[in-house]
Amino acid sequence: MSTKNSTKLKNAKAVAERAGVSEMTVSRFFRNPDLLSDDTRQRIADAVAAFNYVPNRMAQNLRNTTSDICALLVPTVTNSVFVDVISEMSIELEKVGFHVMVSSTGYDMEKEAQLLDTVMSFRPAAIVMPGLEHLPAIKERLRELTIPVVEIMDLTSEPIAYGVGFDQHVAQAALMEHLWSKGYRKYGFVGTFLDHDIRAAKRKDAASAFLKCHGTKFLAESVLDIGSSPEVGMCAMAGMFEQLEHLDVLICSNDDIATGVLTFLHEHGIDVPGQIAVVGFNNLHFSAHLTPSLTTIDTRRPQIGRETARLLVDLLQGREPKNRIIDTGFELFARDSA
Amino acid sequence: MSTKNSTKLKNAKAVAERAGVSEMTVSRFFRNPDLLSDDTRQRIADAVAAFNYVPNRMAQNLRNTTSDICALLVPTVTNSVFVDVISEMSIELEKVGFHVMVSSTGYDMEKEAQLLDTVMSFRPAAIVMPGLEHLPAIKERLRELTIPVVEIMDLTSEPIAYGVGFDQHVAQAALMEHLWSKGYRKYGFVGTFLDHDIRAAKRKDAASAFLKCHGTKFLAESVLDIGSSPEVGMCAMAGMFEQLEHLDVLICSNDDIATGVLTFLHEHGIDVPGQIAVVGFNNLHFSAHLTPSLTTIDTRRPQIGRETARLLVDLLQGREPKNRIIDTGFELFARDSA
DNA sequence: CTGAAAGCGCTTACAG
DNA sequence: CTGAAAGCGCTTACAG
Repeated sequence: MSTKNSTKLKNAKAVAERAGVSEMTVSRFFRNPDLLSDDTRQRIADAVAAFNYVPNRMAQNLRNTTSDICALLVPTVTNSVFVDVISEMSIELEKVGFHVMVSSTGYDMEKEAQLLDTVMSFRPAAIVMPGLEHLPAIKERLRELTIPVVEIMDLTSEPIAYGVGFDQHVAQAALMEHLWSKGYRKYGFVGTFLDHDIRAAKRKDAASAFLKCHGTKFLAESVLDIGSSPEVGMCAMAGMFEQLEHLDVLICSNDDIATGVLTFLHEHGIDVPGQIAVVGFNNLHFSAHLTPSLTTIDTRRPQIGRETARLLVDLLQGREPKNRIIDTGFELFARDSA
Repeated sequence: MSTKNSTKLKNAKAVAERAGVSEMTVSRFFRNPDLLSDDTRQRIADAVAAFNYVPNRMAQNLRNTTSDICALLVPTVTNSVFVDVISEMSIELEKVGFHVMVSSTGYDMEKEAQLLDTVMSFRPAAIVMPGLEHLPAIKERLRELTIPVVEIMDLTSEPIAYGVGFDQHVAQAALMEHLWSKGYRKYGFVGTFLDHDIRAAKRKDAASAFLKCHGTKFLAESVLDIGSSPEVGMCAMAGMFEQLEHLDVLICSNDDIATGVLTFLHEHGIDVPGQIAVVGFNNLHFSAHLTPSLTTIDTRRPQIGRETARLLVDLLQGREPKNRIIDTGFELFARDSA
């Protein structure tokens, strides 16, 4: 593990020497410049500029036993579902001087456990991660942390400490209600990765529960286990080609899968929604621009990011937030595909 | 700025006390467990487990004047152009114990300058950022850094130290060549944000240069200045509706814009590519699934991420890399839209 | 195989 | 308005 590298930027001592003052005074220059005489301040400013000096945050944090890092654990950063949250959250938190450090678990709970060690080694001021399913050992550890833990995306069960997101069950049920009211009765399911993507699995459960309530069930399913992408959607679709004629609507585990499903159906000359309807989940940026435009649930990711940031700012500044749980809701986008 | 928060995780001293050893021995437990007696090792392991102790990386880095953070500056994380790079890079770098810290400049060069201070305060082991246009002051500062600076995405000009990416000019020229060879002669341009997105601006220049060589030029342009998204593409398109009949192909500054352009044309009953052809740039994940599927340039982002990581690992482990500049190339995807 | 001393780069608390 | 001392949590280099 000789993977470390030395970084030799000037330190406060060097700046102090050049400006003819003590280290302490350099420190004051950054935290309380008003306390310095004009002359001193100017000399330090010159030295700082000459060296492009910036105080070492590691040292600051260490000395103050504080941290200005917020750790964010997500399954992946290549899915805009998480990126939209990260982006908004970072913007808000950076305004108040915090830095967001993102780590990806790759939808792997074992890796999540391991990453938690890595993350804690940075002594973050707070931890944000998708709720609410974790290994029991992780859950226990999270519970014992003295820093704020915010679980995002999923409010289906009780958060460890704080939660921001929406209820996957309720959202999927709203989508099902829409389809039922439009007269669709013969449902098929196309999805992937349900063993790892717990939120997708919950949505499928919610859909099944809805159908059961209405005296039916999924008449056909195709579930793969290799991540979400349009291409995987096409593969999954190919796997249930024969059963398509018995269905009038396809529930996809998310918009990525639905995208591939639409492509597959288009390539096979099957009209959507004429012969079969299709719905996704998430409302990605391009979902309105598919042909036909995709009916889906918008999960308000920017709001999740913003509310999480707001919650964290309260917590980190020592204010007790009004609510432990913030439901950011969702919105049904009924477009052309169903 | 009382935005800091204390994190009270146990320290090595507490672990040492519980295990009945010195701090030093705890330190050895993590770096050289073989040096310890079985009994000592076991007692420390128990204490570590009891406290969920993880060494404080800030303190380690400070003591060793090292850093295991790689700083990555990108214009935005909501664009998969950068996310794909980040993702691959992180995976590779984490394998060798480095952590990638991502910061967004929001396509703002002033903010980039400011962010550089923030980033340097973490004393990163290396800096990665999109090349190669920066404020002169930034460029000067980057040049003076003793840590590796890798510029990614764009190899159009000479990098400060190291470069990984492709030549925007060459890639756009290849796209133009394809269109010309297919017989398109009346070109229009639809884009946005060219003052900020320097790479997009370079592509437009390359396209203009190509047309000039062939004795023509853009017969119509619509350029907005509000970021890239399908919706912006639709707006831009609306702005040149009247001129469409004089054109046979539309060059879009990227796939996001092209997506909106396709939607606009579809909504107005204009056939693509029958009445007018459309091309984008980047090959986003859904571009093959638009209707018609989008002809574009794939920019091999995962390769850029992987090669950058490989380069960094060499540099950070003190090996001189074979090449200062790595051209990851590009690939033309000639699909249905042109 | 294990430990006491010193120091990484800062800042707090005290002193003047 | 400015500075000397002490310590945040580690690890290196030395000693035994």
